[in-house]
Amino acid sequence: MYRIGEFSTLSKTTIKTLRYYEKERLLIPSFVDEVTGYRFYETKQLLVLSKIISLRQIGMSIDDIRKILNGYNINVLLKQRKKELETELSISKDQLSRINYLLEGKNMKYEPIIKQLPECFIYYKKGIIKDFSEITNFILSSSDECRKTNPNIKCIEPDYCYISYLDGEYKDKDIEIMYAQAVNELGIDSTTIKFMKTPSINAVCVYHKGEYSKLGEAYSFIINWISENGYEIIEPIRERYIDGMWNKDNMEDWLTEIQVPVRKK
Amino acid sequence: MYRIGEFSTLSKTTIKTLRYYEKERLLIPSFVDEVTGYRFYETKQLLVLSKIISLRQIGMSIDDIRKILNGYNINVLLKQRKKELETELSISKDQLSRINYLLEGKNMKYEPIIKQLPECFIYYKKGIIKDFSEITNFILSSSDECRKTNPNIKCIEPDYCYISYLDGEYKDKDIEIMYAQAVNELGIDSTTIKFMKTPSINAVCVYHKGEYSKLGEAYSFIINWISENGYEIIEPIRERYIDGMWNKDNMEDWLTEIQVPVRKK
DNA sequence: ATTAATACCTACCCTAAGGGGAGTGTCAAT
DNA sequence: ATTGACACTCCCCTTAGGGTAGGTATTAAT
Repeated sequence: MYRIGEFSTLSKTTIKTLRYYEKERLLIPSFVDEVTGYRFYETKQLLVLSKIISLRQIGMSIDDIRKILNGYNINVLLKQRKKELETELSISKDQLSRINYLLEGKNMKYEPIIKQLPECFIYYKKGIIKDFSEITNFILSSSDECRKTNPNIKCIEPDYCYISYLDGEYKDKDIEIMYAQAVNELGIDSTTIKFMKTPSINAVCVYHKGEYSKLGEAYSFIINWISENGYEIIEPIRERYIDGMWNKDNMEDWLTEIQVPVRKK
Repeated sequence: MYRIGEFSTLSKTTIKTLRYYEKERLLIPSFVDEVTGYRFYETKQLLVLSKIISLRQIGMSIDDIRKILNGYNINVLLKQRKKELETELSISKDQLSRINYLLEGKNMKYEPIIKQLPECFIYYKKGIIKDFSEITNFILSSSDECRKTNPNIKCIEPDYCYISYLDGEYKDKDIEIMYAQAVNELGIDSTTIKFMKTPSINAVCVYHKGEYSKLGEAYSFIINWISENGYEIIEPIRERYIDGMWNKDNMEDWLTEIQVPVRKK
């Protein structure tokens, strides 16, 4: 019979841990003096303890270890833990990749974040515009047309609307675009205005502050970031307008978010 | 100006998180109504928030993020985080390897654990014995010889003593062995008995319960485990005696620990 | 003007696996 | 009898928020 301190050095386990394992009913001392409360352990308990420690060393939780000691099927729990580990590994690798990217000094002023964009109802209109100056009219006309056929539809609050450029390449003339506006419910399609429910997706997002002529920088940054961190684009990029000429006089206060739907390669 | 709920959907951040970031002085609302306590945010705070979120997504702690926002050199913290991540990655890979080993059903009754063996003072004696039956005498003579030249030396408590087999291969005749016994201080070397301080090392350990004839199973298990989980042996194996004929009559109660000093390959 | 539904507030407790410390009791040796 | 080492219980602490309770504010509908 060993006192807790001796058993602790014998097993290279801290006293705190031994007491904690007793409380968690993983390893009960062979004998406890009822008067003094002193715990006494036997060497054969080293075998149980080594099982506990070996399971802790592969990251099993105390609860799972208790189940295993009580006869629960260990393989089920091992497979669960394996899945957890694989998730952890992919997260850690992703973080490492992003840190290396930062350490290479490649991010100047953008803070890319991965967001889960929730599903929502939108109406949208596709079309071709001659050049960028026509965007404003395209948006206003979309809004008007929608209200004509669906007078009761309401935009969600806070607002969520964006433009996607549908040409695969960069163009500054005859640009095919899609304007989308999130609304509270599906409406009735017309020839130009359609409704749909967008699914929930992950997107890499950056904010751009200031006038639109410098949006290109943000685009090239985010495209580079995506390819160097092992993601791939799965849907058209969304250029989301948060602040603009409609509510801010100073161009420097304009705020736009670029959302690039992605998945891990 | 947006209320917290709106700002929350705008930024895809929970209200709880926004309040927590205020408490941690990472993101203070632009305006707080003194009467009602309502928080109000502006769109330009999305930029600060995106910086916070991007740092959180690479696993930076709240404290480190606060430092970065206050102008502390980010590269120092990034490198620290990178080191942390590399440690986490190697631990996770190790755990995954061990789980796969278990899922392959290769461990029958042994529970290998990695222990850090602390440094300690030992006396030791090397020699060649004709066969295993001479071990007991070898140990007893070592103990006697030590006490002759160092009468005041004391064994540590609980006891720690072991045999190492120094032949590179398995032999059952003319076996070169070393007997070591941990003591409380260095003594004076004699021709047969030497003292030394063993350094702290990591070892893979398993317990063996029962008679010594079946120790071979434990050896082959642990050797296989080591090679399949990416470790390498760096010192002679220690066969440590915990319970044996000197204190247990029943052979089934004998307890021996095999300690194999290793490092990660 | 009243009422009901939201939205928001603060304050408190919870997480996993122990670590740290305070205050007190026990044991063996001097 | 005293001292020092060891053991006991009890309480608080760690991360980054999540959950809930009880109270107030705002808004829309009646």
